[in-house]
Amino acid sequence: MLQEKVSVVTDECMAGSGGGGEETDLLPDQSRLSLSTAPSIPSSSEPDQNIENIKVVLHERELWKKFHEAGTEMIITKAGRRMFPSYKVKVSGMNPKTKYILLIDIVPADDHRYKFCDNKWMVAGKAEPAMPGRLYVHPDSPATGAHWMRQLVSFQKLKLTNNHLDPFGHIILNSMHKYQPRLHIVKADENNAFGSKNTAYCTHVFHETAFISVTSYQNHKITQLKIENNPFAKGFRGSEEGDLRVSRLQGKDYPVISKNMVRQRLITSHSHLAGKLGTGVLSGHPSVLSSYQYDTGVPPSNSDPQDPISNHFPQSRDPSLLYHCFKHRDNTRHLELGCKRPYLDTSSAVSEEHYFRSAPAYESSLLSHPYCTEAINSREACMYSAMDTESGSGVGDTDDLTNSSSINCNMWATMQPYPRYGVEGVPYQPFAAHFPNAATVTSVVPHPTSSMGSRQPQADLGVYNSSTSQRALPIITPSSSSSSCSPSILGSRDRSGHPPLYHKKPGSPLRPHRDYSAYPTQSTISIRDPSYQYQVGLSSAGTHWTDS
DNA sequence: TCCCCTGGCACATTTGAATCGC
DNA sequence: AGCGATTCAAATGTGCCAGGGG
Repeated sequence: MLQEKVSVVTDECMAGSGGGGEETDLLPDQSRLSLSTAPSIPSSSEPDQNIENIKVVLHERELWKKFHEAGTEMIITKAGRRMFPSYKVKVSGMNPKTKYILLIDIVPADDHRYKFCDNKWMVAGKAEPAMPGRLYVHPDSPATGAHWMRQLVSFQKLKLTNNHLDPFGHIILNSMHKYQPRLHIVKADENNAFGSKNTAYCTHVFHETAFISVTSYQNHKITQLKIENNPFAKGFRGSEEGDLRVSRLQGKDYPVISKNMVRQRLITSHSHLAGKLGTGVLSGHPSVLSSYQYDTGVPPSNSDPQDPISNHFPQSRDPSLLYHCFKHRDNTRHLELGCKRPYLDTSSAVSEEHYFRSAPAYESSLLSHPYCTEAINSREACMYSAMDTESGSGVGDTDDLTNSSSINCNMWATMQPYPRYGVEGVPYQPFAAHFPNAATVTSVVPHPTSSMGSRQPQADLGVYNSSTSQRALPIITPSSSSSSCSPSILGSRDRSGHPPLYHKKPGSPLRPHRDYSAYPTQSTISIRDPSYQYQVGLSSAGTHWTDS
C-alpha cells in the first residue's frame, strides 16, 4: 500500500517562498502547507537532499493577481492557444550540478462546469469528463540546476486546446471549466534516474494561476487586461484606432463603434457613475442600483457600492456592471438555469480544500511511457501525455492500491482528479509530447493508448488524494501557493518490469539545439522539426537517464 | 432563442534568413 | 573568412466577429 505522508513543511520546501528578495513578491507571511508524498519504497542510496530546498517564485505575480482577481480566463482553440500571462518562474535552491526536469500540468480545479452569468462565473453543472492529461515539459529539460537558476524559466510556449484529438501535444482542456496549472520539478541526474523509483520531485502550485478555459472571452475585464498587457494584442489598444479598425474590418469608410467599444465606454461612464455613487452624489438613484441587484436575484446585502465582499467576483462591482445589466435583461433565463454560486466561491478556502479533496486520483504515468515519434507540426510542442490506459484502474481499484509501490512510483500523476469521468467514445489519439533536447531515445515501444477513463491507478504527486485510498487527506491552506515535495515517487519500472527506455545521449549538451540524428530511425520526425512527442500513459516502458 | 464553438480576418510581434560593412 | 549589425519577409500570436450547430 502506498503510504503517503502529509506533512507541513517550511518554506524551504515550498514554492514561492519569496525569500531572498526575489523579484517577485510572494507574500512572506503566507503560511503554506505542503504535501510531502513519501511512498513506502526503499529510499535512494543517495538521499535527495536538495529537492526540498528548491524555491520557486512566480514571475509577474502581480499581473497574475490582477487577472485572478478578475477571474482569469484562458482562450482555448483547436489549434492551441498560449496562456497569457505566461507561466514563468524564478527557481533557486537547486543543486547547480544536478539535472532537473521542469514540467507543467494543468488539472481541473473542481468538478464543475461554469457559465458566465450576470458578470460572474457561476456553476452551471457537473464537469465534463476530464481530457487526457498531458504534461508540458520545459524544452530545456533536463538541465542543471545552474541552468535553471540562471534565468527565468518560461513556459510561454505552452498551448491549450479543446481538441480532444489534438496531435500536437498541447494540453487538452474542456471549455468553461476551471483549471489549476502546477509546476513539477523532477530530479533527473544519473544517480536519480528519470523514472526511477527514487526520483525526487517537487510540486508547486500558485493559486493565482488558476483560470477558466473559454473559447471566447466572457469577462470584458479580462479582455481588457489581455489587450493591455499582451504585446500581441497591441493592435486592439486605443479606442479611436479601434473604432477605425473595426470600420475597416467591416468595409466601411466611417468609424464603427464595436461592441467592445460600447462596453468600454459604458465602463467608463459607469466608473464615473460609480465614483459619484461612492461619494454619495447618486447614491439614491434607484434605477442604477436596484435594477442590477434585483436582476441578479440576490437581495442586496449591502447597499454600499464599494463593498467588495457582497460579491466575491470583483467585476460584478466593476465598471462593466452597467453593460452586463443590459445584457442580463436579455438573459433572464440565466436566473432560471441555476446560477448556483459565484466562481470565486470556489477560490475560497473551502473550495481549495474541496479542490484537492475532490481530486482523488491525480494520476499519471508520465515517466513510464515510450516516445511516440510521429511527426508533428508544432514547433515547440513539448508535452507529455499523462494518459492512462484502461489498465489503470481507478480510484476504487484496490489492486493498484495494494500494488502501489513500484506501480505508483512508476506512474506519475497528472490529471484525472475525477476518475469517475471517462471519455469513452472519444478514442484518444496518440499524441505529441516531445522531449526536445533532453535525451536520446534508444528504443521505442508502441504504446496502446486508451481513453482517459475513469479508472486510474493510484499514484499521485501528493497534491491530490484518493477518495478511496487510505491516504491522509491533504489539507491545503488558502495560501497563494503551495508545493509538495517527495523524495521518491517516480518509478523506474512499470508494473510489468520493463526497463526504462529513455536514455540520455552520452555527452549530450544541455541544449544541443536539436541533434535529432540520434532519435529513432523509425521515427517520422522531421529533422527540422523540433517537436518530439513523448507518449505517457500506463505503458510498460519506463524511461531512464544515463549520464556518461 | 440561446449558448457555445469555429474559422477567417487584420494587426502586432517574433523569428530567422539574407545582406551589408567592418 | 569571420563576426556583428541591420533589414526584411515569413511565421506566429492576438482579439474580434459573423455564422453555424446543438
